[in-house]
Amino acid sequence: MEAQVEAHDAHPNSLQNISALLLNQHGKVGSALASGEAVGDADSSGASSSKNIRLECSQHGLAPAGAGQLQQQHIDLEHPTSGPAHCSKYTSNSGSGLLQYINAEHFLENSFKFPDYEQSCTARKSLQEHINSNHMRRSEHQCQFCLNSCATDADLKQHILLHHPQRNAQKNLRGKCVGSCKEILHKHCLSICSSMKKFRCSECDYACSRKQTLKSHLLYKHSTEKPFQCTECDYACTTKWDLKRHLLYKHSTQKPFQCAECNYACSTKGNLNSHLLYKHSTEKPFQCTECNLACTTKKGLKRHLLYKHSTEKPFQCAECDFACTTKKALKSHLLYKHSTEKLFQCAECNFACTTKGTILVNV
DNA sequence: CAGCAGGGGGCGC
DNA sequence: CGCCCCCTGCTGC
Repeated sequence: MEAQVEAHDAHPNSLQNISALLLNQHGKVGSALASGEAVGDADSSGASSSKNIRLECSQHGLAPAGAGQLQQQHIDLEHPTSGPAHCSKYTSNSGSGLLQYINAEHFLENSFKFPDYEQSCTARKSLQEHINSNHMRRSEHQCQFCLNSCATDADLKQHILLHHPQRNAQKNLRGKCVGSCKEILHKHCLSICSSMKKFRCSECDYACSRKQTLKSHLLYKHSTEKPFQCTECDYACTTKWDLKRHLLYKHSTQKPFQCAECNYACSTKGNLNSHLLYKHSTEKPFQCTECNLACTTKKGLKRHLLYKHSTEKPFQCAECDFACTTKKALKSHLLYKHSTEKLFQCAECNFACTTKGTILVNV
């Protein structure tokens, strides 16, 4: 695997680098690849193809150095009784005829093998396809389902929509359709799930399989009514359950959900699950494609991408030229640079400042 | 009712 | 900026 990484880093889209490795590790086949020669290509034909082919004499191994092929001269010198172009089982009047015969009958199966990988191929074209799909760093707009590469993200989406309409969407554990592209997901749901979703919303294109779910959707999305009012605060919501949960979060002192690994306790199972994920999960399935960072949650990865790898700065300060990637950063900037309110007063003296941190530093 | 997704904030480095 | 937690909207069952 180390060899693969080296090749990627050197030149991600270059067969030459991979070939150079093959040269070192796989002898004759690799040398042919490294020199750009076509070794046993199925489409090799005629004198020109014969010239580019490196063949091996059944009795003397590789053809003489410099020739790169089983040359007529070698046959004439070493195997004078064999005829102009000879195989132990076949004699041809032309080099190309012999070549075609050897390609068809004797070329070693699976001669093209990628290092450290079980798959081997019978032709260089197949090996190249294998390398493209499995070992090359994918181009930014390369289709994940075939070898096609697109010029833009829009083209890639269009390609997937046209050629792989069902590939980029699937159901998660809760039966919900998920996919990285909303457009593709929508098409997937229209084509695959529409038959299951009998209840359609009259206000939007939402559809579901249960009447009760549609009722919930109408309440949440198309109603302004919030009949469930909290008696302790201003919170109001659309469902009884949400009010119950609110009371648990906001107004309950009971913490029946105790973490088995530490002292953490909380009022809801959801929070406990979240805690377990952040604090006690060792698995980090969400790997950043730009750096080595791996996250425990999809959310964590999303935030990391925003902080570290996003070049867009949609949050522009209205007071100065400052722009940033997150709303949080802008808020922090406004507080430090443009706020005149000094909410934090030192208990020991008259010093006042905009942030709690400043107080602590000065103390 | 459970769970997912996501916004927001505190805290420490 | 990463980690962690709180909280809520919304969906599926």
